[in-house]
Amino acid sequence: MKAYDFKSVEKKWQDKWEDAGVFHAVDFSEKPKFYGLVEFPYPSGAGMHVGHIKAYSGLEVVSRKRRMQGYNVLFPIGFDAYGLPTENYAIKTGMHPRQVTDQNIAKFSDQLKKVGYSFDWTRVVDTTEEDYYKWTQWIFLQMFDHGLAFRDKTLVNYCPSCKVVLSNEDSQGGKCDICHSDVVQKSKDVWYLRITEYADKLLEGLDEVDYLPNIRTQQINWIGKSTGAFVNFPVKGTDDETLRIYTTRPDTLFGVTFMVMAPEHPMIDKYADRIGNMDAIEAYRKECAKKTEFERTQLVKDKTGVKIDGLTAVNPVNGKEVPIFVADYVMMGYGTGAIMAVPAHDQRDYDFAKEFGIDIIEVIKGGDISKEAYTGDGEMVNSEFLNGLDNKKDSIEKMAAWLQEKGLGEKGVQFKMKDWAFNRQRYWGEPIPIIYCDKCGMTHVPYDELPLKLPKVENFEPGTDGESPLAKIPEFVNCTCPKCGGPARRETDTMPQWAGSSWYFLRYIDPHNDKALADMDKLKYWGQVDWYNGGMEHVTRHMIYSRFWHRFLYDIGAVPTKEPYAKRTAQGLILGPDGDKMSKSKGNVVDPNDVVDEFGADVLRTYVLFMGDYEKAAPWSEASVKGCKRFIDRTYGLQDLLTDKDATDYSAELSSSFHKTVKKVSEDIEAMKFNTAIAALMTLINQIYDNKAINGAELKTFLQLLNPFAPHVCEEVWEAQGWKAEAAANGAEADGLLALIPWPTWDEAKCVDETIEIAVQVSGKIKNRIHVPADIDEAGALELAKADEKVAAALEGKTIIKELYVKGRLVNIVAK
RNA sequence: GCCGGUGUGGCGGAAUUGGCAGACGCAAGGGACUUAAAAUCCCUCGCUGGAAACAGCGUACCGGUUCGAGCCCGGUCACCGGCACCA
Repeated sequence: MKAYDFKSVEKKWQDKWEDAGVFHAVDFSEKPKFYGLVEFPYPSGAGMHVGHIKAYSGLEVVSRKRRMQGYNVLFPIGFDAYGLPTENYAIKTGMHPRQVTDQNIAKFSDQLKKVGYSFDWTRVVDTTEEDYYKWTQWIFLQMFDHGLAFRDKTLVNYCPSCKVVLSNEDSQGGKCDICHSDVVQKSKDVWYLRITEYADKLLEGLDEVDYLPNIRTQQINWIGKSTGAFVNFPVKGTDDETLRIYTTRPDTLFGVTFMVMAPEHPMIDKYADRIGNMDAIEAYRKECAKKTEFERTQLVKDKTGVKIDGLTAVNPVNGKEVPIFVADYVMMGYGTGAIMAVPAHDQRDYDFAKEFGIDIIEVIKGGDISKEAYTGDGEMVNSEFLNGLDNKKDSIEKMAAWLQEKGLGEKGVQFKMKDWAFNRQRYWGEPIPIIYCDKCGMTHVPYDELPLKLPKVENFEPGTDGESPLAKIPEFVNCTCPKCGGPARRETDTMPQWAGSSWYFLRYIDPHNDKALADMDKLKYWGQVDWYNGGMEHVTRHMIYSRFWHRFLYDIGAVPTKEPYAKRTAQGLILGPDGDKMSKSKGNVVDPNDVVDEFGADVLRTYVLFMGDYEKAAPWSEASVKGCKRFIDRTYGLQDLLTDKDATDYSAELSSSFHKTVKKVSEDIEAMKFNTAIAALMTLINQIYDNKAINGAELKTFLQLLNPFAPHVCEEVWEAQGWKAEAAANGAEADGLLALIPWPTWDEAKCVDETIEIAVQVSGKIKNRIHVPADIDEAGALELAKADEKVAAALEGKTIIKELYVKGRLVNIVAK
């Protein structure tokens, strides 16, 4: 047999699959459906990364297996092409982002096809195409019309000299990265999507989907729901003002010894003229505004703040007057921006109280508050009507009820998740189709005029004034108001990178529809994504965003299911050969193209799945790639061992091995244990080579099992043996291509050997291994075990206390 | 600090979830073929002692439960990921 020439063979089969259209999903097919989804790539200039290969190869194997099992499979691909890297590359090279994107998509498509993935290339989506982003804009406007998209002022890092908004990274040490002048916190108008309104729905939805536990936990933590109470503290020195706070610990209300407001709290400005030390407070606020998030978290231990002169709070439960402080350990963005401080039972309040010499009153027994705050549970003390109660069991409820009854507060819920800041001052994104009219106010582009096209211009560099590049294009900015027909201006910011990817899985179902984002009957046919695989880095971004959009679309009747993804898994990273994360700067990046050129697509696909546990990170090893290369070559070489080509059943020598391997590979693929599935096939091929013969029935099964992993070599051998023609003659689909030949089945009864080897222990220590009939019973096994020489020697002179037989595994004789 | 995860040969990793630790692959060493190299094939390969049969030890560390623990329980250490003054 000639050596296996993967180069010509792989290309040949990729062309044949495409010509036969074997991977095209069929709408409304009678077969059961399977929708497998992988995260579509951002088509960067660097081309594909081996990480993409690992991410895609997992569901590729599942999808190929499903087709062989008779499913109508939708396994699509597309491109998430809006984004900053493309725009920056375009600015650097003088090319247009459109041109860069088209080039990169062509490159990615070519690379993906060379790996032989069974994507349905007739359903490709590109988020930057007009007939795609038309619907991204449509969804945004639906949210706008339902009050979920809104503008609000918020605090951002701002350089007054450069007139730009800066990220935290660009304003370290409170200095502008560009001009080194002091950065201030400034409130600025920003577009938000009201994702917080969906926080509970996103949380509840997790109960009806099958996500890996760590994915589920991360989402729950990200949403960060807490239950507690809002309490209103009357403020002395004001006109009937109350300071509203949120607490998860209403049980500790009797322990309040001071209050804290965030530096940005509005009450400070409202009563500025009654505050005796406003200068000191202003100075403190300025200090805080200069601090970056980074500095704030670095200084966790050192509590700072200023006491407000002239305002005090009254604890509503006991009428006690307590001081109010301004301190930056309280954030404006969570709860009400003010807290009640209970130093005895909160470490942060404790640190602050120690710093400022404030009283610490214990209300829960169990700790030593002279040393640190006690955050555990216990019996209530110093708490009047709560005394003697268990804080957790009774007093939280009792206090909440009491507050409610007296009208001093009420139960409440808070989330860590914030609303989604949705606009970017950049060119390469979906234009936000909002119009500002002096007469009519804020309105939007009519639905039937979508898409609002991104103007094709030469100059798309961002301005120095923090304005979007689109603001510099009068033909874009100036428009007529759709309501009154008068002159109006367009919103010039664009949507963030995460917009287009929040609904792309719906577009695959009906990619060319110009009446709706997708046809409802097709949406109902395909239903949820059955299995979605991607990276952990998207669990708290893309996964949250897209679940939010999908749930909104469900609520307005645009999609038939609440949750988009029935099942979500994640692959582990591929590290560089040095064990570090792959990065250009470290020079440890492996290019999948090089691997395809040198070893072939089958080897690449097999290796990324064989290299380790699919869900864990593993370093790349060139040497190990060669091991997979040998395996593929040996598969091709099986033809030399073919003896009884027309055999219809497995040979006696290999029968149980084949049944066992069919079972193992079938089950392991479902459990994403690709590494052990491949190992089982390697074990089997070693056994075949030892046996020096394989019959036709066995070779067929071997090729079927390996096909999802290494489809090119399998199709090639299948065809070379003439089974393609044979299958076609028997009416098999798509001209007898292995890709659609039915998946093999196994017979549980034939998975067992006639004799098995079991271990014999004496008092838990292995003494020998004996061969026994597979169907032996306990008495028989014990008898044979005791008859063994070594075992008998070990038992010599001892009394047997206990005898155990674990079926098919071992015998343990406990003796003294 | 909080949440989640991991720790097994020289390396990547297996181990039917309490039942023969180290499957499979790599690397290494020895041999065959070859003028030679590559490729291929055969043998060895957890550690210690021994020529060998064999014996002892061994799944991060300490302890426990059990006839039996990589797996379960209690404690400790290390590393990775996420969140982080969230009241």
